[in-house]
Amino acid sequence: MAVTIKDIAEIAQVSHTTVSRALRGHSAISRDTAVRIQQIADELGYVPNSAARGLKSSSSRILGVIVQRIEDPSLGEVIDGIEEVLQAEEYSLFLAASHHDPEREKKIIRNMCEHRVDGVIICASQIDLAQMQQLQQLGVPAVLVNNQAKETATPSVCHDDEYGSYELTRHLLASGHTVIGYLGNAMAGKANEDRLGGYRRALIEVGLPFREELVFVGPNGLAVGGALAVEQCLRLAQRPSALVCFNDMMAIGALQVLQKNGLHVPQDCSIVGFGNISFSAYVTPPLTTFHQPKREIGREAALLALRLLRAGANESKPATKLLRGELIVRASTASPAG
Amino acid sequence: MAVTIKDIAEIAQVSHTTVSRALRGHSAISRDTAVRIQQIADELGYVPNSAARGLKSSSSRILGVIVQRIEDPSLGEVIDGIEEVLQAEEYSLFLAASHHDPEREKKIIRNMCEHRVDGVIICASQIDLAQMQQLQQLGVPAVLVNNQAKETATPSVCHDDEYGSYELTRHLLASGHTVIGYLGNAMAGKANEDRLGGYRRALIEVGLPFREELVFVGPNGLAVGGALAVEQCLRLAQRPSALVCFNDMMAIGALQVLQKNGLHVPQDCSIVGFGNISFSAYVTPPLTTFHQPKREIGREAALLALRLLRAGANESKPATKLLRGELIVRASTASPAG
DNA sequence: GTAGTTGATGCACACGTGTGCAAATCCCGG
DNA sequence: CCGGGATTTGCACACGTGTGCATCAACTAC
Repeated sequence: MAVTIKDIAEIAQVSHTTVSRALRGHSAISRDTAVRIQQIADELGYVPNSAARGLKSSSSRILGVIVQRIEDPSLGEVIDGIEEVLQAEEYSLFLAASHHDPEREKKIIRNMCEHRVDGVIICASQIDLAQMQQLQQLGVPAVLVNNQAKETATPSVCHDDEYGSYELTRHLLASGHTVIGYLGNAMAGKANEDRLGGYRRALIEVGLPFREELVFVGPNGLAVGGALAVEQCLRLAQRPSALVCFNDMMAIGALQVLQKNGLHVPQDCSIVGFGNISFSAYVTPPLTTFHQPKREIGREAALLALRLLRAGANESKPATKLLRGELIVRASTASPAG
Repeated sequence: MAVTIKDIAEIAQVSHTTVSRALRGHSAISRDTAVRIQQIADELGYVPNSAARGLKSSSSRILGVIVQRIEDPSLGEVIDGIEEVLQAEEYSLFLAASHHDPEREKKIIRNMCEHRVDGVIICASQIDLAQMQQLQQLGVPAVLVNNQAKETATPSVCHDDEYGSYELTRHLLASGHTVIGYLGNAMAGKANEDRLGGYRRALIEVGLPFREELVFVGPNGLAVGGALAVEQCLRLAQRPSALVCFNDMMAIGALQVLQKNGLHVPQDCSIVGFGNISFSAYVTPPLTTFHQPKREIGREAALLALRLLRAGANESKPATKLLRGELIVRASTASPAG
């Protein structure tokens, strides 16, 4: 059994109340007793029980984080950013993965409610307004990160994917490309739409047509998804001279297939990714991509969540926070050969 | 305020005791009342408070996981494996990153003790026997994963790095290489020694000398570490025809430097990594490496931790569990040119 | 000396849930 | 009608911590 304040009280010949106050630095305790009690606590190796404390204060100092896959290369840094803020603020982090299973997600949320987390951060899920209201009804402040539902539920932290994709496409256009394809991700929701939208806007802005037949959709956002999508593209008679990919992993998969088919990147086909995951710099050729400030997104989400739970329900809830990254030009893009 | 069993009791016109028993499926409660109470609980949206429950049962159903960096590409899968087991067993996961800071690690452990985690899994840290005893004194069952201290503290789950490195080196020897270098990681402890040891054993086994001047040490296990280590190697008059790298990231960094210097891999220099992180298959050329069963390591660690905390202190504690991966031959290795 | 003030401490209860034991109710056989 | 067992329920306390209020001693001012 662990040491409790009662054990300390008995040794110090005071009531457990005095011990509680002494250890929490209550002003009404004399300096002498406070020091004496602290000393005894240290000697016994006293560790306060947050379960009991949380029971009284009805605050657990725990934040829940829900992701789809923990090993997602674009998520590690986000979680790290969250964790950084929480550790500084003496909060703890509950982590769970839903693996794209809504049933599992419900179980996770339920479990987090049982542990009375003070707030929840949900990453890259498809939370709609109804679910958000449900969460608020449970009394759990929730922050969405890069939420994938069509309607933007708040509060949330998002990366401006539309702008990023627009910039990437403009970069290709500036290099002289006129036939540019898009490799989409069927599993993503809003992110895919936004990135497709930015691509489209850039095209139309310079007077080029948006052609449906140049949009290829992969089954997921992994390398294999990019490979499958680019294979459709290769069957085309008139191939695009550049490809905008949903993310870096798809770009890497596409890159591999292109090279297997004897095409040179960027000479025969330029290619851009999205996200600037650490590996995008290490493929051959290194990938031109759009840097998503992942750690900062995590930090912002954590700060927003903390602000939210501290404000309670009185303050006006902040809306969506939109962060912008920047274009990273590497060697996977060049002017078209012709 | 959340719904409690007392609220339910009032509505159902019974004592809170009956509600508690009914919801937990106690046999002494009549089927009628049980159903009725369950119904009321559902209607009110009752969610049990695990803090209160844990206070009585003195078990939190939480496991703590401590890592160095969350975004470590070789760690994501391990954590995923842990989380998979915990979710199935209805346990929750506390995650914290120590960032190679012993002070921070202590704070984390302290925090986890405050939350009365039922056990701790510590990944890739340098926990020695003394620290392990300290943990046991705190009453927290701890499992070490790929622990980096010289003395192997138990219980732990480890990958057989010595064997892996031995196999990789044998693969190079079998291809005809006779001058093979090793790129080490100064930040790693036991892992670096084991991998160096396996490399050395393979050399000596076939009668080749172990030459200190062919061991190059990078400052960390990242791509930049591999780059810096291989630069030392390039200054050599007689360069090795193959390189065994501490891990995949270092191999990728080394690969890049070699190619920048006009050397072709594998024609001019074969290179092998370690770990089989997902990206090792996507660099050019794809990396020959040793597959570490990361998800399984995570699962084993979680299962071991659960077994441990269920056994209490009565059962004999299991010792180190050693897992072996397998050699993955890709295109970064070939016979030497000469 | 007395009333008022300040400082230090303890009592009793609260948080939400679980449990040993007693009590109440019911059923059944004699 | 009574006794005894089985079934169902409630009382009271426990877990470890925090807090309003009362208590008590010491000190100050008149």
